[in-house]
Amino acid sequence: MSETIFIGVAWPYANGPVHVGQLAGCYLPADIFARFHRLKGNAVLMVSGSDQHGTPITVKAETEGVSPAEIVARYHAMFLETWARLGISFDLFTTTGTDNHREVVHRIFLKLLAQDDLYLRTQDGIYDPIARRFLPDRYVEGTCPYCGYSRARGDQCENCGRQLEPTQLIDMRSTLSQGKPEIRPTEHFFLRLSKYNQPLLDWVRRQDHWRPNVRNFTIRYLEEGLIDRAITRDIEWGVPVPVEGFEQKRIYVWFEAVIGYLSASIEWAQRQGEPDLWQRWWSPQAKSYYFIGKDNIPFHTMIWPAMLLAYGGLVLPYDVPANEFMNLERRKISTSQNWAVWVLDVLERYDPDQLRYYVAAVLPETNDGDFSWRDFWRRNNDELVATYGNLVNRVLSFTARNFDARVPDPGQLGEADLGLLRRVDDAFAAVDAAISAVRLRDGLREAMALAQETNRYLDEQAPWNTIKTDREHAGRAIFTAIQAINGLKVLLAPYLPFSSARLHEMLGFADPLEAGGFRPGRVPAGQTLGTLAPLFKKLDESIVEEEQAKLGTADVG
RNA sequence: GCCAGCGUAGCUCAGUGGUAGAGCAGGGGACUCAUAAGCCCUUGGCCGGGGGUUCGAAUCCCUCCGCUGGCACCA
Repeated sequence: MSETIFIGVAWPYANGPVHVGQLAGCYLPADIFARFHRLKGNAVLMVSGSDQHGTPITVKAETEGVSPAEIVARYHAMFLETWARLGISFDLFTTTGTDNHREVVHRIFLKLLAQDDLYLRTQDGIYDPIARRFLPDRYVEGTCPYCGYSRARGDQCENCGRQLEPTQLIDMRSTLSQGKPEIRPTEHFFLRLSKYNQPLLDWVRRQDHWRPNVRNFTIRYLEEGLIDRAITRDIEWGVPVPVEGFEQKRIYVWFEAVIGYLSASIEWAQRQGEPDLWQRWWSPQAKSYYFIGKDNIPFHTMIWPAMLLAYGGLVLPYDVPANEFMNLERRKISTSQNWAVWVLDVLERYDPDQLRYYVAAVLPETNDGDFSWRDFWRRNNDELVATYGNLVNRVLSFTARNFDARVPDPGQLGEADLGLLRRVDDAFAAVDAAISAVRLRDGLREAMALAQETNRYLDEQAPWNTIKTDREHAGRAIFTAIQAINGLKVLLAPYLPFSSARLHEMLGFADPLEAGGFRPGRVPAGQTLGTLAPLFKKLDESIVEEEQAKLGTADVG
């Protein structure tokens, strides 16, 4: 039975390149999950895009003295290159700057407004009379009331780290004009989140299959009670408010960006030439998964579901498998200090599957994880190369040398051979169960366990001995090992798509790997192997120190 | 400060009431098809400290210590 799987992936701010923390947080997990379901024959739609609004973008633009649009264009192009080179297989990766997105946001905004889920309220704003505009909190500076630091910002004091309200600052001043801001009333639209508190709570309590931390966090949050939040701002960069008299205001990014999941689906359908096709992934039969980092949980388990409930007719998230954070060499990743590993930079020196393997093996699914170059080097050489790559190499090169590069005829299979083939079937069941439950690290572990099992089988059968005395026995062992390798190719395809495709060719297949589906398959006796080459490169230990030396120094990207 | 989570072998982690586990590292061995890879055996842990519940606790409760995250206009 074919399933309909929607995969939404967190929208990265277009203000910097992608680093391994983001990769581990959502992009790689989403891609593994998408590839798995496509192999199973399920209908997958995976979308995301550049989040081009929000304070980080405008701050970056001001720092560089260019327009926000310029920043966005630069990093959006970089994102697309990253996905292409790493094999992150989005069906569509768009931006929040499209006409389509604005239209979809407006449609939702106006419907919610018409049914009173949005309402107007006047609140105090910080107004700069010289610049003649309202100021976001972080554009206000002053003396911290706690520690006396003279350049504390309106949202936080960088000296003592406290969260602040701008009005708490002593001698408040505008960072734009250095003038003294005044308090002025300003009208904003509020989302009636409080109305959906109880429905959300009832809904979340039923989600037994969610990760405990995601579910517990959400339940606690809801038990405290959601407060209505302003969804517009006195800013210039963002989606306009579709109401007369509000031309100077914009819809705030947290309300608008999550709508991207829907608008991207619609854009994708339009590009397919079937404008209504998106509805299949937003109907009640669809299962929608949102891959995000844990910092994004409230928006995907409460605010977006509240908006969906309010709008009506669209399916709520089936699962939100949020990941924890990934540290780097035991320290928290910090892009401003360049304590980060940039994906495009890594791909200059390593194959995409080497990076994909390592990151998949240490995904922070249950706890914060750690990316370390020594561990990268170690796992690449000891696990990827030695256990899997070497298995493929020893079997296929043996076949080339002793069986004229043709898959030998096995004759009658014995108990040991059948045992290994059963083990392949078991591995498919285990990996299927793991990935289906979004336990991707476990899935990889299960697949690698089959590679170990096959190495063990080979040692027991020792075809390099029996080839001298019992050619048929050696052929049977090689045939069986090739079948196991063929299974590994499929099991690992979601994780290591590039090397699985190469292995597929080496095994002598001409059709695409995807055509075979997520099942063991068979390499027929007599099939001629393709051109053989090692699947993975072994790395010299010197890369550990070389890579570590780059951290915290030169600015990349 | 408040709330939550975590603290298990040298390292990375799994294990949520019933005789402590995996991978790697360390030690030993047999083999040689293979990217000196693979395979077998093995050393190693008062499961953060203390207290409690229980016939029985890494697992439940309390407390202390340490680390991490959230505390709303930062997504």
